[in-house]
Amino acid sequence: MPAPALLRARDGGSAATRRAILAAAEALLAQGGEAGLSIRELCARARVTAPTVYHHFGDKGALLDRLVDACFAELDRAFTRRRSPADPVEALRWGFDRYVEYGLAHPSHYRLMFQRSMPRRPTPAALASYDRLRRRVAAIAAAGRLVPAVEDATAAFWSAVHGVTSLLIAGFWKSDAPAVTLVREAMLNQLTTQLTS
Amino acid sequence: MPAPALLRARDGGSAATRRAILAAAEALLAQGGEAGLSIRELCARARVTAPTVYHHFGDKGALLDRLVDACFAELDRAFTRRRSPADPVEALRWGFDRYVEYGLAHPSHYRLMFQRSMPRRPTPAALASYDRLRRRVAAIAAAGRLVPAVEDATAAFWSAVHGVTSLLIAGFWKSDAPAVTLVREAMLNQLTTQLTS
DNA sequence: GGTACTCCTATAACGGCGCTATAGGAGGCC
DNA sequence: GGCCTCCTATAGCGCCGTTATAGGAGTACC
Repeated sequence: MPAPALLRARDGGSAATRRAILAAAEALLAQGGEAGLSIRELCARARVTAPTVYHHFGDKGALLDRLVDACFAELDRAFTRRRSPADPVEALRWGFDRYVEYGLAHPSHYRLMFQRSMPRRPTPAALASYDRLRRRVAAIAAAGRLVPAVEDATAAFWSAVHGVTSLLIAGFWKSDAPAVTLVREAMLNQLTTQLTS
Repeated sequence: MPAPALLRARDGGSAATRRAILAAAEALLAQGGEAGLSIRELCARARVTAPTVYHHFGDKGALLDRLVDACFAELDRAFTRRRSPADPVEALRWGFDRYVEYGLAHPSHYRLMFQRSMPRRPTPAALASYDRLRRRVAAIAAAGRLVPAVEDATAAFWSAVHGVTSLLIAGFWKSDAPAVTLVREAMLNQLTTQLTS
């Protein structure tokens, strides 16, 4: 069946264009934040004209959605690249640090993910990322060491780590400030029980 | 000395213009968020032309700074309007709830205060607001019931309440969700000691 | 081989934005 | 009267996101 191959060849060319656009968008975002990401500058970088961008992504908001999806995938990779501790509580503590680490390493990306100037519904990748955290919390519950309900504990933990990361990125204190540890341990102490065996 | 009076009369007219501009900006912000706040629309509302705005405020960023200052003053009023509990730990818990309350009541304002699309240095009113929280925490330390250092406890507490408020505003969960209480009590338990007398 | 048909991309423009160069009116000071 | 300073308006620049229009390239059928 050569037809699908040819189709794929065409789609491949189109997909390459899409990838070039997304790559240029990512570069502009990393360089100048959301404000520095203009369609016109992006077109110049990707060697593409505006209608091409709009043909592939619809509008700027949808393009940013795709970019945000890529960012969440990268965030997930921060958790899967290295093996997390076996103990579920330790794994949650470890996840807190990886999350903060990602935010500090990619501040412009993090801001786009959570503080879009034009707020949007969460993208699928965002929900998947949230679900990953929920599973980590559920593992603690499965071990009989989670105090509140899984859903509530997940929401509380995420809001705490998000608050820390936001203010770290805003430059309000240094990444090794004791406040970071204070928030992390406060949440772990509140949500989980120590091993009593 | 009639001269000062006349000067004040003139300045009064000018100050009225400033107030009209800020009022129109606040109205537009409340209506359409930061994205809906354009100088041109603002000029139409305030019955003023663009150069007048730039004469009084410099540029849009500085105008928003003044608006943010007014928002922080309003936030402070949320704490001073009602009397806070006498017990310093209870007062901090009470402050947590007032803070979240303000964010939910003025989501567009809160977003402007902490999530400007073009990030800025904290305004004087923002620093004053932070200082107010620090004093609340210091009162706990003065009562011998604060575990960490005042500065660290303040930063940790603020980041926690900011995280909760941000995600509440983003619509991620309902305001009466148990997660809000979980974060609040986690921080209070971590930062303070119970009365042991 | 010719011819419709579908994808993809480019030219050129529209309306709106933040901002400003320039200038003029209104009152205080001599 | 003339001068000077403060405040405001006219008109325009350069940028933005977006799109109406149209043309080129590969596919399918005759």
